[in-house]
Amino acid sequence: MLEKTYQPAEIEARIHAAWEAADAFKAGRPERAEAPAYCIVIPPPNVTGSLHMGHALNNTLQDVLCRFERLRGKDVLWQPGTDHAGIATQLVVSRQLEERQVKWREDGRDKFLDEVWKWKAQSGGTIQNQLKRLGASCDWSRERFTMDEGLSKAVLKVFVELHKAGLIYRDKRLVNWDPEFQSAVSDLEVEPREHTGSFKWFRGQSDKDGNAVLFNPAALNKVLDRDPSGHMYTIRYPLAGVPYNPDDRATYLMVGTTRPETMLGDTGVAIHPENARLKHLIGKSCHLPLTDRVIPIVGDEYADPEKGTGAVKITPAHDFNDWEVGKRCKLEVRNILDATAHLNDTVPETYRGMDRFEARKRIVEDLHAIGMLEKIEVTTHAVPHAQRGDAIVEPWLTDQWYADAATLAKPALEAVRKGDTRFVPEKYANDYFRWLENIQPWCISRQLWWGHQIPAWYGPAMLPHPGMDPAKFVGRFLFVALTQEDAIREAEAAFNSSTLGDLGITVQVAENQQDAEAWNKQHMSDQRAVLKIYRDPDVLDTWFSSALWPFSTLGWPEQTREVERFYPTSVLVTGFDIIFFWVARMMMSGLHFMKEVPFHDVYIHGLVLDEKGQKMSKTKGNVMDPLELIDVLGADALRFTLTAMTAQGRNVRLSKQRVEGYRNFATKLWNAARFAEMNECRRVEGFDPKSAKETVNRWIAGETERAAAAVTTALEAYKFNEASAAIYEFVWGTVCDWYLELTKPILMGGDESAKAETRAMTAWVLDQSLALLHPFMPFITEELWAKTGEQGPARTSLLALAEWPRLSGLADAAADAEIGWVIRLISEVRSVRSEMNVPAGAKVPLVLIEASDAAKARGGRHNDTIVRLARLEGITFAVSAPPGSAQAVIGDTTAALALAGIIDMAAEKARITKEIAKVGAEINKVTDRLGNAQFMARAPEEVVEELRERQADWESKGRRLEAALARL
RNA sequence: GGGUGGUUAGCUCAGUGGUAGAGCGCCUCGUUUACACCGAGGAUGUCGGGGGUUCGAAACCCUCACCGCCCA
Repeated sequence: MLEKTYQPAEIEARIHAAWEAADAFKAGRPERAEAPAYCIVIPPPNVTGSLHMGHALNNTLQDVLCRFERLRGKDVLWQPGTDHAGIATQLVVSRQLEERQVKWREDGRDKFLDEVWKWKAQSGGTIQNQLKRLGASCDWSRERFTMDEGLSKAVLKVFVELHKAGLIYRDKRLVNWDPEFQSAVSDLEVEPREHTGSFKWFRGQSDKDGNAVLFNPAALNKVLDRDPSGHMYTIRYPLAGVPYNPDDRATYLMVGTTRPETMLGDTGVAIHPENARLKHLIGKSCHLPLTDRVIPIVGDEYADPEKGTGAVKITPAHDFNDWEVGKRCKLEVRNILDATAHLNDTVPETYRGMDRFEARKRIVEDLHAIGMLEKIEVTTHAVPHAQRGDAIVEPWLTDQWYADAATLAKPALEAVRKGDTRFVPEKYANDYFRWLENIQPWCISRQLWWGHQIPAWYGPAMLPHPGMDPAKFVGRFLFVALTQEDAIREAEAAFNSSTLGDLGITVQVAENQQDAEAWNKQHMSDQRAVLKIYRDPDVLDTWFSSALWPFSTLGWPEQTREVERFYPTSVLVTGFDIIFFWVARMMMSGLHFMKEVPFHDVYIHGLVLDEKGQKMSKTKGNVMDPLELIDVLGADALRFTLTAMTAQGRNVRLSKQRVEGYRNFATKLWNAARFAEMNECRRVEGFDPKSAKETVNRWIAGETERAAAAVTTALEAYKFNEASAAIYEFVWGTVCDWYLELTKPILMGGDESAKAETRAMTAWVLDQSLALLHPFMPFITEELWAKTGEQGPARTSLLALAEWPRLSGLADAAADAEIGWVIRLISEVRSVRSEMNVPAGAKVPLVLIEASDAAKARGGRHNDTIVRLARLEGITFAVSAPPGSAQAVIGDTTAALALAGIIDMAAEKARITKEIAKVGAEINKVTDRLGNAQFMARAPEEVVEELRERQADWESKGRRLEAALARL
């Protein structure tokens, strides 16, 4: 006997163990060898992460699809795994070490990496277990990690081959530099955030009494200590060759900046060529204050005459726009910062070694001291912050590795244009196009320690390597190879093939650049020299390895059975924030190396927000923990909530109340099964729903077919909300509310064959419901599948591996009409009783007035059911209503509740009058349209026909109501 | 500034040209032999404003307002 309520906590772990024991989620099950393949690769979560609501949504949707397709008989591979998440993981571990006062940078790379692996061993695996609690039906035996040996091999191969093809190269460009990490970060990992300052001052400022307001550097410093950004500083640059006169506007230029310290890297001032006021200065030059430098004034359209002073200081090494201006105007590039954003040796001695924000304060103070500070205004401007770690990012000039994204993007664009890969919802394709069409070279190197180290070795600076583009890399030999041994071989071949003939050079590998250079300097001219090369210390962007995920996890570069069978994958399920980071890059690498798209569909879902529509964040404290909800309400309830709320292109606003509602749904199903159990509704071997004789059974068979079709169609179209609504409405609204109630008289009656048929049908309907609901609520359905399998024919498999309902030919129009009539009759009677305040317990005689033979037959056939559900004393037939009756109209039947003395006749009159008015309004609406010549001429025939039927129905109802009123 | 999504019941949201819907909440009634995590019944809408297309618009077009997101 089932318990009275469903207790998810007691069941979930046991069910999960049963799935694992049966290898239910394993791809390549022998009995499905001939079945079509279906594959999803999981968006790999951070190996040391833990499950948040976004993961819960993302993985629930994937699981719904995988379970659906598994039930449909496909050979499903849901490929799980985790990502090493370079920046995030290194940040966590380095912060842990810093808390313990460990100077990890000094202790060196190997020791640090030991710590990271330790952390991975300790906290890795957490999220996998959490995904299992959610019910994720991944093939856990195939779990992969981006730093696994196999996946690392794939990364190296891809790097070496792309380099060989000229699609990876080294270049010197501006990057977003995180001075805390001391690494380049991607544009996509930079978050512009608005800052607004609070300090104001201008030259010649006076207070309300007319006294001069002195510039107060201490006050400014205090403001800047809180936030170094948020001010616009206007600075005077005196013109060269003209004696500076502070009172003569013609002897200096004014420029504005929010980062005054960058002036030390200025190499020009730009003015718009059509700036009437200032264009005469183009070609002249000016003094750069605080330095002894004179910098040119150039003409460039970047300087908007309408904005600020019309003149713009240009710092090519520290601003992306200025970099472009510098290139156009051939300005010098002066890098003034070191890797930690301290000023370097290119600046005047006073400022050397100063932190950028200290320098900002000092420079403002010094500019004021020499009379070159014009004003300080409060402004709001976007400051680039690192998404991970929050440091303010600096545009910085460095040598990095780049992938030629523009070239790789071409096939990726074409594939989506052709429809080889399809975005769902389609609108996301536009974002994809826009981004790929304007794509910049992809900076793939990171100055981190945790990640795939770049397989490039540098030799001494001697001769340019043949075949190497000198513009791309000057000064050192470069060897890109799969292994160190290959690199050594290549280096020896290169050194010994110089124009000097075979020099007998032997090559070894040094620990680092310093060692190699020191050694080579000393031994360069040795006879039969031993020279040293060293490996590039940088690692690859994490997304470089993620880009290979759809084939590296399947075993590539080996030509495995899985690559053969499961590539291209069926669908990728992810959030829109990841289209550029990941989807686009998988498309590029997939097409380049596999010559086929990595997936046919890309389903993009929304974010999970809190009930107020706010993003969940730890700082806001509005985070809902999926595991807590699972503990209290069950994984099934959480999953159903997430799918029910996933409408295409919309975010999910999650509230606990909603989850509770679906927990209730689980209990409802549980109790339906309990009811079936109590009534001995056992499954019958070979039961064919088509064979049912009882009208109510023929009706529910048709309803089941409709529900199965609705769920199937919705899931095929990724309409998760529609699919879950269809099964919810079927289980609760159709089966529980009506079918189980309508059949109670049969189950309790004496007609043994009807009883047997109804029992078998109930068990069958329940079985179909379990299968249809399984993708959404795997635990409770699997549990009930087992419980209901204890009797009747033995189950041949777990529900997870059972068959999806494929129903046809079960619809029966006559049964639908008859049961529809019964349901409407019961509903009408209940409604009238309630409105007329008939006591709920009172059994009332029902009289059907002037009933047709068909209605009489129906009333007779379903007498027990109607009596029971409408709480009647009995059903009789008459030509006219007994006096003092309340009446209702159901189609062509008028039902009278003979309640003389119980009901208030005035109230009944009022009720029917109101009803007549309502019907009258409907009749008018329909009649007006039918009377409209334009409508009649132009509307399609079926619409007109339908309207005519509606008109007839309403008119008939109106006449019956009028008659009922007349009888009162 | 450019792009893009939204505005429908008290709340959260479905609804792609033909009778305005769901869940929750609310009100009334009810422990009738699965379920009070329940059952029965009920109330609630100028579908953001304006204009247009159409026989017909919540839906299509234009425009305005407000809110959100992405990009610069």
